[in-house]
Amino acid sequence: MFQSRTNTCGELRLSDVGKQVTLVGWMDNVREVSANLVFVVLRDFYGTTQIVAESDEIIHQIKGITRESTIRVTGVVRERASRNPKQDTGDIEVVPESISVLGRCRYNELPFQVNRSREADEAVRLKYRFLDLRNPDVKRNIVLRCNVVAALRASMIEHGFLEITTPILTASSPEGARDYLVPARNHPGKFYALPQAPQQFKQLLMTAGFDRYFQIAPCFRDEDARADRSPGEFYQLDMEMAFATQEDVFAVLEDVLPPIFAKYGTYNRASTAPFKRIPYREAMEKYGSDKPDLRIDLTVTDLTGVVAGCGFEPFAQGNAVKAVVVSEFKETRKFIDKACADIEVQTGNKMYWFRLDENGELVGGISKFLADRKDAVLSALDLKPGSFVGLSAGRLDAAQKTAGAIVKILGSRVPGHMDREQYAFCWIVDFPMYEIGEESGELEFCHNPFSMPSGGLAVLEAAERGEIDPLSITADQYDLVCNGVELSSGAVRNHDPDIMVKAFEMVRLGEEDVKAKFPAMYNAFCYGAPPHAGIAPGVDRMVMLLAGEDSIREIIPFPMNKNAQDLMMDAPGTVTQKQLDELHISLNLPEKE
RNA sequence: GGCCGAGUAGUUCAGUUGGUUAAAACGCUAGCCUGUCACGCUAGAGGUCGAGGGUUCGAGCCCCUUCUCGGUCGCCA
Repeated sequence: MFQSRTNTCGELRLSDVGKQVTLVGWMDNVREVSANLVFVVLRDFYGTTQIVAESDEIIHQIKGITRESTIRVTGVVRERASRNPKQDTGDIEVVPESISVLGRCRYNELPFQVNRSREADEAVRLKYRFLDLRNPDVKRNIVLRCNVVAALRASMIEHGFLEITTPILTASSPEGARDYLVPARNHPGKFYALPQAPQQFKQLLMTAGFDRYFQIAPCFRDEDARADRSPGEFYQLDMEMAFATQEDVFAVLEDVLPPIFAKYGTYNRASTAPFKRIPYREAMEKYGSDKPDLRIDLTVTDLTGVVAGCGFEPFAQGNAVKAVVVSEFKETRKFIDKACADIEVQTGNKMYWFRLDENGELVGGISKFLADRKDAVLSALDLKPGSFVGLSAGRLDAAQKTAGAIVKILGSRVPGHMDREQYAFCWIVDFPMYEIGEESGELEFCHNPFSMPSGGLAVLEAAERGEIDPLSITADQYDLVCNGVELSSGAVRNHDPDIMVKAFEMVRLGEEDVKAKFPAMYNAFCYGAPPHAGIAPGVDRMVMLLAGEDSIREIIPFPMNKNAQDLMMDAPGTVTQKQLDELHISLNLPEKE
């Protein structure tokens, strides 16, 4: 019969000396100092407490218990003969009168040592995640996640938002990712979809008269993983506000996020309101990225005109040329070669380079091609002796993107160009509404079609009359970026059926297509909708930033692997023929060789 | 789907130009040790070198195929 504990393993102090206590936990470590002196480290969620065994009976019993078994220890608290200041409970120890095994660990060799599980192969960690999570270093990230979610929830409620849950089994949302489908037993041949985001529901809530909605919302997308992107499922702090502008949304997050980042983050410094606003085109031109890391002080300069006709082949053919100046550069040739290789791997494009040495001479890399226009280069880049210049060339978007990689790689590696220990937020605003599609060669939506075009109907009609270039139309759409990580996108939504139809007509679609894509929303908006705006910061990404982890799996309790498999539960798995029959599903599997 | 990297003891990994019995640390087992706290010392067990094929007198190492894992691009608010 299990008897409860009197204390946790993180609790006892000098003031408890002399008390009779019962502790429970996992047998973490055993140190046999001699035949009649054995120390046991007992670990529970709250900490560790040292148990000291001195009697033959207890020592014999302990030697028979495998590590990681759960045990109960009843005994008396005593001051340690030699204290350990590194440990919260390091002043005391418990002298056991009785020990009993609650749950025996049947294996004396584990898949990995619990206290060193982070060094183990990740697939093994995920398969034995219940052991991995016993490691306090691993567990800490999950506790952090709980605290952050609780703080987000509390702050949103304080700001007048209602948490409203939306369906998990629903219809596909028009967001562009592949859906997870769930067969509908009572409707042969039909399927539910798991929501990619609660997008339509939150807009319907606005239409229904709820003023401020939020939800820690599970989202499902059947797309491939990345280090910072979990496959399958993830969580968003989804929010939406009625009768609100872009600035209203910004104000809420600028109020909610910085205190939570400063309190729970690895760094205790976070941007304060207002966050810097950077138009999309400026971000691409100045930072080479739509998710700039503002902790880095490097920026991109256009050199296209200056280097035209210099004879270096990649700079010819109407290619755009971008330059990144790194002042006070003292790195080695080996460093430069490594940076070149990493940039090429990351972007598929080359970094070219030269330096202005301490004597004011152009040296290294492609410097010989620029000798005839040294003054123009120096003045265009405002170049000081001792500087390194990284260059990219190609089509405008490729040159920008490569320059962005140069900024991030050199900025983070060359000392003195990154103020690392902070959370630097910015808003990327004024995203283009339309683009010319790669394949079609015709006008297409750039991002999602439910954002409001800036300027509304009048702008679309002006474009229709040929008075303005449709490519110049921006959307009231925005991204929230922190330390080079895209946390979220949001938008002022298009709540007006007339503007929706007109926006679709721009890309050769019409009212029927709007109805087909957002049937419920379009219908609801025809009954009087409020202007509304919202955003949905990724919870996993935020926790990852706060924990200082590079892998999203470190902050998810039970993560899937890169191939969207749960190795612990063995999902996805096969099902019985009976289950398939009930769902009217027959398999048509690819042939295996 | 493309590209890059990895796969050797329970775990982390070394392994030189292809050459004797595949090395080490942690863990495990046994023994010693009266204040450890990553305890220490001694000894021991533990290997399909991811799998299959090839080259060779001889392959952990070279070649081909394949599987698995990770990163990245495509994809993805």
